[in-house]
Amino acid sequence: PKKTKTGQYSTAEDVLSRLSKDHEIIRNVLEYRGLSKLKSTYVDALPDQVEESTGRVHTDYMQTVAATGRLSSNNPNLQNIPIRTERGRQVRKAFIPRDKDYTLLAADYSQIELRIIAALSKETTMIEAFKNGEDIHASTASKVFNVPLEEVTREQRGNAKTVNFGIIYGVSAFGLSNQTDLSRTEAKELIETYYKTYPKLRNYISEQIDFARDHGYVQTVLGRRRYLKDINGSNAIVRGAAERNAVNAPIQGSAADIIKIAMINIHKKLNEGNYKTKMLLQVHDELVFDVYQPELDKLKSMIKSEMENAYKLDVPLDVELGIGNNWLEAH
DNA sequence: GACCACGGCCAC
DNA sequence: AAACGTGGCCGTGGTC
Repeated sequence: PKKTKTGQYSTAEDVLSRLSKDHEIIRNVLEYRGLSKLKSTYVDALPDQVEESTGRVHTDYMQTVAATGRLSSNNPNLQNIPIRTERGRQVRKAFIPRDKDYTLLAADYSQIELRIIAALSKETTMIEAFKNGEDIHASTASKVFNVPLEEVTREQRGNAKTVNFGIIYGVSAFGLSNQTDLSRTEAKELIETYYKTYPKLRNYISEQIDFARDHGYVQTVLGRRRYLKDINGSNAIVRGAAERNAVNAPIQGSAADIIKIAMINIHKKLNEGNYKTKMLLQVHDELVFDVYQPELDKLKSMIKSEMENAYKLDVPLDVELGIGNNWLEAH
């Protein structure tokens, strides 16, 4: 059985999930874990952190913690509010506008990291898919599984999605097979086919690693550096991790650069226009606003435009807007 | 009571 | 042999 780094038997979710079909108690344990996570981290903790003077929770954003240039959020962390499970979504519903004259607006970059890797690698097949407004995961599935777009199955799209994300993180055949229903061999073949579909992606990844070996760092579109002291190390495991950092950091960090530019420009416009609307939250590829209703129409287009045009790439950036009486509805 | 390591798990 | 990036918070078990 799988062990943790200290030699204990792992009871991590992915391990227990594989056992859950055999034993009812495993399902019960997972159910209990899910509920107690939500209760302890959110339902019990957040009300305790409401600021007396404002009646709201106020996070602190840290600018110099994440190695890639992302913000981080603490006390409380408002960048990890649940959304994936139905019960988790009930927590997100608790985030509401200031009063009835206001509404929440959530503005999300669509697939920003994949767009960045497409642009930086100059992978024309992927760039074209984005230019044509295609569903990138379905489009990828159609190409790697060699079927017409309209015949892509759910499973094929899901596997293509996993690879698209995995590429950004430096996934291996082992990791991909663990995360999908694919065997090791199938996973290896899928990754090979993926790189045949998007050949310049493989070149780009090699070039990033070579650059890091030569210079000791990699950088984002704005020149933010991440130094990688282990990139030429003798320990293959540590070196492998540094190589994945060399690929991931410019992607994740460039996305952080871009949304920060958008935030600065939007903040400036909200100030100069004397708007009542406030920018509340940043969640890596999303901005959340408490919008004064009479300002909504004007600000929707301003925010979308500022975000989509914050930084020019050879790939269009796309921002999706959502409006609601709570943060869940706004998504 | 403060701090720590660990295992686990929430988000993007 | 290891095996997918970036964070923060929780409870447990432990030390000081």
